[in-house]
Amino acid sequence: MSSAKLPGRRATLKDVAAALGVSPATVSNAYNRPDQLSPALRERILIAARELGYLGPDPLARNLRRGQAGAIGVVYADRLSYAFADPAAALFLQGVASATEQAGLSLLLLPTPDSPDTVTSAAVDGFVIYCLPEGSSSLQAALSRGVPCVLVDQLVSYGQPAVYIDDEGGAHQAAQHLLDLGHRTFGILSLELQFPRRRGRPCTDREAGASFRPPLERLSGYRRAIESAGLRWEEAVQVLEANENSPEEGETLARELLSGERAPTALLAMSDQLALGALRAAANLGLRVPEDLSIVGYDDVPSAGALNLTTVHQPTVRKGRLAGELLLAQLAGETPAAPELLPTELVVRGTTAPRRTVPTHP
Amino acid sequence: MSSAKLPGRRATLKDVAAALGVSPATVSNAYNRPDQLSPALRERILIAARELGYLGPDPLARNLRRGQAGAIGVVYADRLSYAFADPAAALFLQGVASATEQAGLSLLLLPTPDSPDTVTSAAVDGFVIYCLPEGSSSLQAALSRGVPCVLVDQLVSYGQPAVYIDDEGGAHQAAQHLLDLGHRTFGILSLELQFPRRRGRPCTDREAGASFRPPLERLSGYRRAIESAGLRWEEAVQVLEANENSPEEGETLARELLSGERAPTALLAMSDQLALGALRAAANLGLRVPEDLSIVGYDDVPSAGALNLTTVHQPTVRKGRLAGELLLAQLAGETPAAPELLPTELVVRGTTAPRRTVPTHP
DNA sequence: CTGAAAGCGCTAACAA
DNA sequence: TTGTTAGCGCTTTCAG
Repeated sequence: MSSAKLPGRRATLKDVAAALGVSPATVSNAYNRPDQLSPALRERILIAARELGYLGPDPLARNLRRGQAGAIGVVYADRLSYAFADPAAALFLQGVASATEQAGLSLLLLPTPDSPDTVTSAAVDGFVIYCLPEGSSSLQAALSRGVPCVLVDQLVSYGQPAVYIDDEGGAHQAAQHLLDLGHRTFGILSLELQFPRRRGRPCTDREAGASFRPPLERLSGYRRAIESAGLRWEEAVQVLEANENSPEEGETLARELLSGERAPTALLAMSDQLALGALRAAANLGLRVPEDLSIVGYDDVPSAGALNLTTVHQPTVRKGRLAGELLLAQLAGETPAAPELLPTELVVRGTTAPRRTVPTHP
Repeated sequence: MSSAKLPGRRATLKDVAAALGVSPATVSNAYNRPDQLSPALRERILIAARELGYLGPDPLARNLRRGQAGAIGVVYADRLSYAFADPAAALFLQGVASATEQAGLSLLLLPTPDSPDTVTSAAVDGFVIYCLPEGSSSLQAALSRGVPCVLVDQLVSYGQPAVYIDDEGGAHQAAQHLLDLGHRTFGILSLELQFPRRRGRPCTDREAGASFRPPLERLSGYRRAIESAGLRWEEAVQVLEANENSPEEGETLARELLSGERAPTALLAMSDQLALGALRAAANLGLRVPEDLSIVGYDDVPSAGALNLTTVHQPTVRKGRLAGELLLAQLAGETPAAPELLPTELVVRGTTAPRRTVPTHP
């Protein structure tokens, strides 16, 4: 009747065994392999356990013994709380989760990208590495762990399985669309190219020393389209680099571009979040979209549809699922296939229109 | 020079110690407490480790030894991949993450609510339990783990710290708003009341045996407002229960309500996701919102603003953060305060308007 | 069907 | 500054 929790420490499997005069192995079996012992004995064991306050096998000890953690780690370029605020990151995680949950694995989301220690000591069977700054210590730490890794949207693959998006192609489509509509001056709202972050006009070396693949590829897609149209990049384009992927930041940057002397007639944003901010900036400046200003986003997150934003679709959920599947394949001992390049596609909605011909003289 | 990875098994700390003729503790210190040994020796150890292919202390063994996992677990009412698709869940997780990341803890997201085994063997120092069906085995498993738990939006608190939302009050405000606008017939798009799920009109016993707190509270808030206005619930209201919280489901249910004989003039949706579907159904049926039909959502997720949806705001991020903080407090040995009830507030936007007076005879 | 033995790899007292 | 000791709590052959 009385739960005999004699000592201060918590009861262990051994205590239960001792109390019943059976071996620890038998108690273990009662929990892990019910078929390995008689129902009667099992019942007795479970009852004794309850009375002793034994709560079942300790997961930490079990993990050590079994040599596996039952979880896969996800390392992301930003603070974890930010990952949930970024719709594109949420879609990606949704994809990863859809793969891992089928295998019964949990997802261990690491709190921040700038604590290699957390990476070093995370109890995981593998890592999905998403957009880490090239050369960062967390990236290094994950790769050195000796567990399978999958790299997503990274510049370098370090011989690991990797998933890529055709960002260059998507950006090219976006810029080409605007060129086809007659636009000749562009503002680019760029995601952070380099780590550590800095807001402002990126100088050339900042591009050369870029830490992130997506903005680099997108920039070069934009450039290819614009230069192929016979325009000179420096004259036709103004680039501003965000120090955060948020609507607020997009609004700030767009306002700066749009209220300057050489205000562009079209904006290329490297994310829908930035584009959303640009939309607000335009509204605040009294510019009508798309009549006065065309805007193209990137990612095609769910709210882009609601906002009727012309944008570049990337298969973000699929990207995540693929990453998860590649990791599972490695865990299963399969040799993974070559890196995958997923397609992008321009989705024309309501924020782009032909450039209005402005009378040169009033 | 040659990396001497002699045996098949991976090198351990002990191997490094043996190779150098030092004690395991010293090697351990080289990694965990650099100040406890001379830089020179530490350097030698690190070099030897590299040569032996030793990758640093095994997290699993370290966890066991230290008796802590460095992660907090989150159990959610649905498949994990769904949590990322539900904007409200993402906001909640954002809040939890913002609390735990400051403590340097990772978030272990469990793959599905219907696998108590995963809960039982998750390597975590505590659980945030979010909207689990009352009486579910996962809930039971988490509470039996003997680690701190925080319950969020649960019917029963089991003596644990808990966080609640004033759902009854929020729902009351929503219904009152519609009543004030002259509406007298209502359709309610309900979240699942009971587990297992079932779509359709909930009978009374389904409400009595409800597994989830939010829909129950919201229903009773709606009811209080409507009956206080002197209307008879059964006559004024049609309730349809969703079997999933998605726009698609909302669209299906709304269509059913709106194309029936006694089509209501106003819809109360228990989530913005369902309301979004209702908006689509209205559009498909040629109903103008808000002229022909008023719609109120619930949650106030980011896209509600973009869609100009009248809805009930709940402080979802704060709810998550609070849950995280309560868990951290327990982990720190503090005795947590009484359960918290967070406020809700109606946000009137563009999807509600006075009931149009319809000519009774043509 | 049950038990004995042998660690999994590490860390934290404490001792030297 | 470094080493010794003693497990953390469990699982898994393998014998009986």
